[in-house]
Amino acid sequence: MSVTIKDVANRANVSPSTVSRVISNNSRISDATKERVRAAMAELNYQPNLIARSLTNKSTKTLGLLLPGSKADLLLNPFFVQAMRGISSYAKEKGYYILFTHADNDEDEVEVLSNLVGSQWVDGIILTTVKDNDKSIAFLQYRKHPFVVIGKPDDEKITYWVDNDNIKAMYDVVDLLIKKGKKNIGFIGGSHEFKVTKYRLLGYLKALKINNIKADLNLIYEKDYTEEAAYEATKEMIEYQTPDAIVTTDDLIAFGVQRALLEQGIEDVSLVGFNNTVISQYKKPSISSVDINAEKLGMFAAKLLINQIEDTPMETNNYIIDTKLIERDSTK
Amino acid sequence: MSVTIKDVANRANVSPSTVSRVISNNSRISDATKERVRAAMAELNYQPNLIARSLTNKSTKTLGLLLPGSKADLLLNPFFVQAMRGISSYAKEKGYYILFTHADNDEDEVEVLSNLVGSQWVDGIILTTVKDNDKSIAFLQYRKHPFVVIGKPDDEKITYWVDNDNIKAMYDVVDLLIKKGKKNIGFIGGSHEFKVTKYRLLGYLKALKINNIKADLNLIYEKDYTEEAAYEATKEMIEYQTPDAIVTTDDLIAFGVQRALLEQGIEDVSLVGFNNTVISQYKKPSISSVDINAEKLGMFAAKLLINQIEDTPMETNNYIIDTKLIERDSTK
DNA sequence: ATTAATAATGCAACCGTTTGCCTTACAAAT
DNA sequence: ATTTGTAAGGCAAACGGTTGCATTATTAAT
Repeated sequence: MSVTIKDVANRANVSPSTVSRVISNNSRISDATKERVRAAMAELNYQPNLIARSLTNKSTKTLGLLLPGSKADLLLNPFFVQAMRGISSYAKEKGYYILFTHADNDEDEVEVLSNLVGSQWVDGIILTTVKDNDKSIAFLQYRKHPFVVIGKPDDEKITYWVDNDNIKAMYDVVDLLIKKGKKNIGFIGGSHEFKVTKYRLLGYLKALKINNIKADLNLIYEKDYTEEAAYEATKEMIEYQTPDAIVTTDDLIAFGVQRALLEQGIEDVSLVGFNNTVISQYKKPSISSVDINAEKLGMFAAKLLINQIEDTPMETNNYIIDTKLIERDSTK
Repeated sequence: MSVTIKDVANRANVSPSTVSRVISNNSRISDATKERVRAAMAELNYQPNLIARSLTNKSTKTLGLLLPGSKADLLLNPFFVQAMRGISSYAKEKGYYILFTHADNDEDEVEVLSNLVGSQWVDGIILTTVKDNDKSIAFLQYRKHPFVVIGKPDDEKITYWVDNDNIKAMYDVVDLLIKKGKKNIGFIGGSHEFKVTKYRLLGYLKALKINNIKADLNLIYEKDYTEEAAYEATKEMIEYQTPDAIVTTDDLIAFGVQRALLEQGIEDVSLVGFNNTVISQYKKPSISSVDINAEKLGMFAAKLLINQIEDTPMETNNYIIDTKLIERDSTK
């Protein structure tokens, strides 16, 4: 049996309510009593039972984090771990815990959310991916449960979200390549299902357009977020035409592209990845990559959610996190 | 306001206790009443409040997962993510949630644990690394709080743990290399602080001994778990003597080794990593690596912990998870 | 018809907090 | 001396469940 507020009360010769008020530093308790109670708490090594507190407060000070079920490979992507770091750091600072769950597959996702929300375990939820017509978002909106998403949702106005400016990030990359004299630029992205793919593709198209280059559908691929799929896509693309640069939506994809290129002995194709993973810098040649600042994305997601939960006035419902192209040998 | 057990009771014209007994499928309730209550639950879309339930049951059905604070690079190691997958899967199957925390640094770790245990948020705790003389383990033992560690603890008898047989895993690797004719085999490991480094080193030494090869301290390095540290260590080692094989305790380390070797134009040195990361197979040359089955480690850790919490009789307090050397070009 | 046994359900206390309101004690004002 | 005001702290209900025990209804046994 652990020590409760009553034990402290007995020890300090006051009522439980007084102890509670000392904990919250209520001004109705005299300094003398406060001292006495605090001493008792220290002697007994008292720590409040957060479960009991949650029950009365109707708040658990816990954030739910849902990792996507489909595309298990996403877990190999350091993005999630880094985002979790950011979330965890900010949450810890604000006294929140993180409850972590994963869905087994797409259909399961709403089920998992439903349990999480229904059980009243969490004060708010962080979604780490966004799809077109996202069922999870729809569900949380319907249940009016606080949440935030990492990625740009359909409804940019009412949902709370953080994201990079993916259009601009890719636009800048492609524009830079064009300025460097590249004309035939291929695009190999992950599944179109994810919004992030879509926006990066838009940035790609925009850069071509502004520079008066006609997009060539044979140079555009959207497959899975795997090294293998990218490898295959590249081989297919090359069969049609070898571009003078290839942009991708993920380092893992870039790795596949590079492998295909090297295998064919093709050397002068520029290559750019996303997420700036540790490995990209050690590749031969090292691969330029866009750093999306995943940890910062996580931090601001947590911030947005906690503010929302605590009804802190906010001037915005979203944050755009800066990206940065790290240039390496693959674009030299 | 969400729907409570009382709402269901009213709707079904029974008392709250009856509803509670229907939920737990208590045999004292007649089938007819059960049906009626279940119908009411369905109509009202009732979901039990787990906080309230936790308070009476003195069990939260939540597992605490502590990620190490020091060596942030560990987070770049897919081991943790994979282990989390395994933990999460098993926990989900058994109806447990995962509360996820990290320490900011080594000293912080006990502090974090103390809060977690004291607040009574979690029924048990999973530690993902083990050190010599581990403070966290000592603390949890002192508090008599259920926990399990991934890695072999000092006290193998009383602590619950899962691990690979790291001595054997490395022994097999080195023995194989020797059988292939290698004689000067270097060892580059992560920080000695972690037990895993120690055991793999022991396996290395054992294999040398059994094959009557004298260990050469100039061929043994223990640095950080980073690519960079490994790169430096390799350069240093080569300056002294170029071995004909190098074994490492992590793929990330192997990557650093490979980079140093390639840079010096050294080609015929065998190389082995640990953890079988996705990238190792795409390196040039591809790197042989020991698959430690991190997901399985996580699953069994969760299993051991949940059994312990639920007082399920167990025949063992630990599991040894099999490892497997995946041979690639770097050992051909 | 009365009693005993059993089945089905309700009552109320409890888990460890928080908080609205009441009580007490004392000082100041009339 | 009585009223009024204020400061300090206690009482008890509430949060949403669970569970030991009591109660009632029903059936079986005498």
